Amino acid sequence: MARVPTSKDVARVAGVSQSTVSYVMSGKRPISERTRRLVEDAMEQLLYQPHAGARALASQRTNIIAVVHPVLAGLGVGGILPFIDEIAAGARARDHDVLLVTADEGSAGLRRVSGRALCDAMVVMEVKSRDERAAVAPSLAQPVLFIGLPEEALAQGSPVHCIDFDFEGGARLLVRELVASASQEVVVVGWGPEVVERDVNYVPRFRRAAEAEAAAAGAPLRWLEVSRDSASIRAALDEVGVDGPGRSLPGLLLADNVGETVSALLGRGVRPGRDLDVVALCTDAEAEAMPVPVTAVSQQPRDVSRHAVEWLFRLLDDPSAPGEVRLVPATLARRQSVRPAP
Amino acid sequence: MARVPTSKDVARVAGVSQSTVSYVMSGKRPISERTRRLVEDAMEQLLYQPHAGARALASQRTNIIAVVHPVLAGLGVGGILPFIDEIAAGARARDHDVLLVTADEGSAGLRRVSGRALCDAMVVMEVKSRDERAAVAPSLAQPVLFIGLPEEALAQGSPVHCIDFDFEGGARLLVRELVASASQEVVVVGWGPEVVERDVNYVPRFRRAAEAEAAAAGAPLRWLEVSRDSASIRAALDEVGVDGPGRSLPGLLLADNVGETVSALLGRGVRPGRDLDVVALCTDAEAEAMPVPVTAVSQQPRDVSRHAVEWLFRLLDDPSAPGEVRLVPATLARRQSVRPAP
DNA sequence: GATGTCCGTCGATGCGCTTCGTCGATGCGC
DNA sequence: GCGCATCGACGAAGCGCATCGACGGACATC
Repeated sequence: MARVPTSKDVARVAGVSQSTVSYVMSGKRPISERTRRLVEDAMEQLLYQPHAGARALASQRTNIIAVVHPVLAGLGVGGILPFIDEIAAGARARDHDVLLVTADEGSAGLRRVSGRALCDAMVVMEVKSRDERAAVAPSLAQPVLFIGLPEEALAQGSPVHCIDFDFEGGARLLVRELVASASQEVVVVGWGPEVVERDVNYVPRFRRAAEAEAAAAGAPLRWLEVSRDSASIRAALDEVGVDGPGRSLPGLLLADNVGETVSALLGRGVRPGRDLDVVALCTDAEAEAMPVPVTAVSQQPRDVSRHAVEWLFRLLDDPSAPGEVRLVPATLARRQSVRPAP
Repeated sequence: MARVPTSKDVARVAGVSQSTVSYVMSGKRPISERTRRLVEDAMEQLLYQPHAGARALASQRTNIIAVVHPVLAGLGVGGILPFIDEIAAGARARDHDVLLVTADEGSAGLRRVSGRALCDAMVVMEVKSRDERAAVAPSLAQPVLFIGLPEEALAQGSPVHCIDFDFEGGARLLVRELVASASQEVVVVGWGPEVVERDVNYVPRFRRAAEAEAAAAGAPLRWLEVSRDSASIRAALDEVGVDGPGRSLPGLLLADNVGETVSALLGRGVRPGRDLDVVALCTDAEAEAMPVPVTAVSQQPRDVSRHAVEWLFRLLDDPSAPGEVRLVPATLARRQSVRPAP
């Protein structure tokens, strides 16, 4: 069996020393054009690939980014795949790989991955409001970036780095859109108890902002926790009296179950944009794929991830940067689910 | 700044040699109870964690499983998160971690991850019918397991290891269920062109088996390619004349867009299980969350993944095992979307 | 009490790479 | 023509761990 070639083999074939091979790869010292050519030819000929473990051992750099992802993925907003996908792409573009860590290990997972030197930096997804990991992160040797806002991060001078979509701003935009139309009342079809119980940080953030905005506008707001099955959705619509066109219907803010709820409305003969106003928090693709395209705020997972990766690599260069919270601004895309203002 | 403790530090604190520390961790040589205690106490005191890179270098084992996942995840059946999730869980249960490799690197990605010794084994997801990666896999130093069946795997004596859900069997069960009911004709709401173009291997497998089964039963079968937006779904229903209850309606086999299509049917006043027969390929959770619970075959991503991980670790012990194709059997769960046989 | 066996521990070596100090060769100024 | 700076390449020393051979002591055997 042919041995895997090492940099020593490359050096021998190229007729140079092994350290020269290393400098060709890293570019950390000047190499003459002639030598570089020799070495690169030898690499190609041998199909050389540097050994990641050896490199990590010698250089203290793994070229790996760890991503801590929720276990019961699929609950919550939109799904986490676009996040991961975008992070992976950003990492690869910078010659890094992605290590997936499941969140069920909790803060012990962070300690493990950090202590074993499995990565150079970490991204933690689906942060909880009270998240033990936020307390552990600053003590680790690698920079950690949270997607979401744990309580710890809100204190002045907190060393935690956080980024997230501006759920507060999104909530305000959506409520404002409803009250600006004919809606006298706002009903939020919110996340189900199974999501709320998980203490996902953006649920209360969204809720508080929505309620504050409604209060400021003098519009009553009802918040419903609706699970992901059609029975719950039907029950919710019954509860707020959306059982057919006719009487004055409340404005609906769909924070979750967007597609299902719109279908349920149409099934009752109630048409968004004609019989009532509907706005949603969802991706643009979802909003446009519906029978009635829905006026919506997109939480833009890809934008958040892209920004996150960029920031993370900056933190790698300057690990001592102070804690900071960054929000990706919300924008509203108007479609056909809201009636023109009276 | 406190240095990260090494096994040498542990040895010093415990008053033993460094090799003894190593043997305590690996258990590859007998250690007295007393010494083990000393070493474990020292580890705890120092919060010692072995350096993954160093370990990989010395032992030729990374304790990492690479998962190659599709880029445009979310297309296709059900989503790939349950797969990844389950693989990650299985890997962690065996003290391994998961490295995420995006499929857009193609076979070069396999070569890179293999050659750099970034993992001990690999799982490749969303295999194409003609998949260059199947040809590369056998030449790698690490075992590779495909989830899905590339053409190469079907040849006698192929060295490729494959596992997948039995889409053929599932297709047969679903078609049989429809023809056993009152349905004179079968209409398949299949994957949209954007999925078909990606040459995902299970689409033709499912289709061929469905067509063969229908032919055997003497029932005409129409196959529609339907995209993931409500306009396409409506167009498809129009095309096959499902515009309201009344005349004799075909049996519907929903291979994709299950929820949306059922909603669309109800919106037209057509009720599965009353006005026509509907069966679907989807998860049990989806099938049950619908307004009318749907008789369905679940592709059981978690079963497939669990089996895959188990097999993969067996391959790690015996890398010379011959190529093999394994299918996870399909089962049909009857619900309320099919009328009783006449 | 001498011999043999086995158990538990130690020291040394090497995995493949990065990096630091060094040194020869080359080109320049005077 | 000589000295000096500069560029480019080299050699050696680790990085932290696993592993192999060796070895010392405890115990049993005759």
